Amino acid sequence: MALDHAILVSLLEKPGSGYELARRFERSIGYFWTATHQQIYRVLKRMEADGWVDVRGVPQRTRPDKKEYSVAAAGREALSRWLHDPIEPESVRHDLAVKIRGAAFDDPAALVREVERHQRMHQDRLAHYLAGEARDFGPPAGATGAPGSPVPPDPGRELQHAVLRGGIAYERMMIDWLDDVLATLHRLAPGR
Amino acid sequence: MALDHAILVSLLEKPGSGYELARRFERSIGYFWTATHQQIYRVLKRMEADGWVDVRGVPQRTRPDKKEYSVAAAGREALSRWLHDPIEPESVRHDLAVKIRGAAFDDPAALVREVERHQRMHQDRLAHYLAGEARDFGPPAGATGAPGSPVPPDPGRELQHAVLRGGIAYERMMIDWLDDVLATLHRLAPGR
DNA sequence: CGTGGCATGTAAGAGGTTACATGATTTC
DNA sequence: GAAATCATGTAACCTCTTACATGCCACG
Repeated sequence: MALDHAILVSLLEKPGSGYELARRFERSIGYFWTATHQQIYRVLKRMEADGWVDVRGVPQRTRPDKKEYSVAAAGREALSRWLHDPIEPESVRHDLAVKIRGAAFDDPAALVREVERHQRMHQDRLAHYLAGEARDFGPPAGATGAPGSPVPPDPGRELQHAVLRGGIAYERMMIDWLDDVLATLHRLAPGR
Repeated sequence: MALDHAILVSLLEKPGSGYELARRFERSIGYFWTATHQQIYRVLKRMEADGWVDVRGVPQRTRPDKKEYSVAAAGREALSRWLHDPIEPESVRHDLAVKIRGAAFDDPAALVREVERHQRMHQDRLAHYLAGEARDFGPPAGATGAPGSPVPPDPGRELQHAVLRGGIAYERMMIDWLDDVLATLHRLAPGR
């Protein structure tokens, strides 16, 4: 149900077309929410009908025309209401954990490859996040900036960084845990 | 799509009724997969029709009769096929992260209470997991067992423990990250 | 002249949530 | 006598995924 609100937040950060939103959901927003373009177009159409977003046709020379969406007053209010509503912590769905428990009834050694594959994907994502952090949130510490010129903090930027740090912490935790799982699997099937 | 397989794994660990499965999904299996009784009954019926599970009516004295499900050969094969199929890492859905980024366009201070509430829920879950670990997987280390009597490792038990350790690592990571988020929010709205 | 990116959609089907429904027994 | 637990289900609705569909432009 929060796809609506995720789109509103993204449009507040920067107005854009359905296509652009879909690309953002593959990147930064995808760290904590996924959506395909089909979902996004459907929700945009509904929110437009409800007056939550405004549309503006943008003709383009070399590329197909697009519709630029921005958040209307009603959308801002809807977002604000949702922000003040308590939400339940999200339900978890870890296919890999099902597989790990299932391995007891199959070949544990065969799972090693799959776990290693997942670990590699998490390592890739971690590298991607860290690169994004370095790019968007500047030099990590002890920077070469002139002392005595503190940059005024931008709340949006700070909060985006905090969310990204969550993604980084998640990937690190997963990599460590999968190390643990691999060690357990090797203990159970030492002949490898 | 993995609900089928999660149910098969659970039934392999121990046969039981739809009601019992629903309770397990509130507890141990719920660490990595959630399902309501409605979903479970629907899937059990379908798997029974497909010959993946066997049913046995169990009359009970003081309580309503129940149907005890167990995994049939075809179900075991289906599970094995799925275990050998590579799967994609699960897509993430973090409502709270949407809220955190949305707070830039609303009152960041108002989010503090919500984040604290979530942190408390994660602390409760962590305590619950740790209690379960102590109960089911024995004394943590340096136990009082007689030396020289190594217990033969039970693969199912070891793998269940590994999955539980993943849940514990996840909750610890979330608690730490929410500390980070709270510090960021306080930095942005110091008048609190 | 084919591949990939930009840009928007429809439709079918699977999966998940919420509400409704029943009925016995045990516990407070 | 009310509430909680055991036990099973139906129905409606919403959401999400997957496949299909179109068309232009840029690049090699």
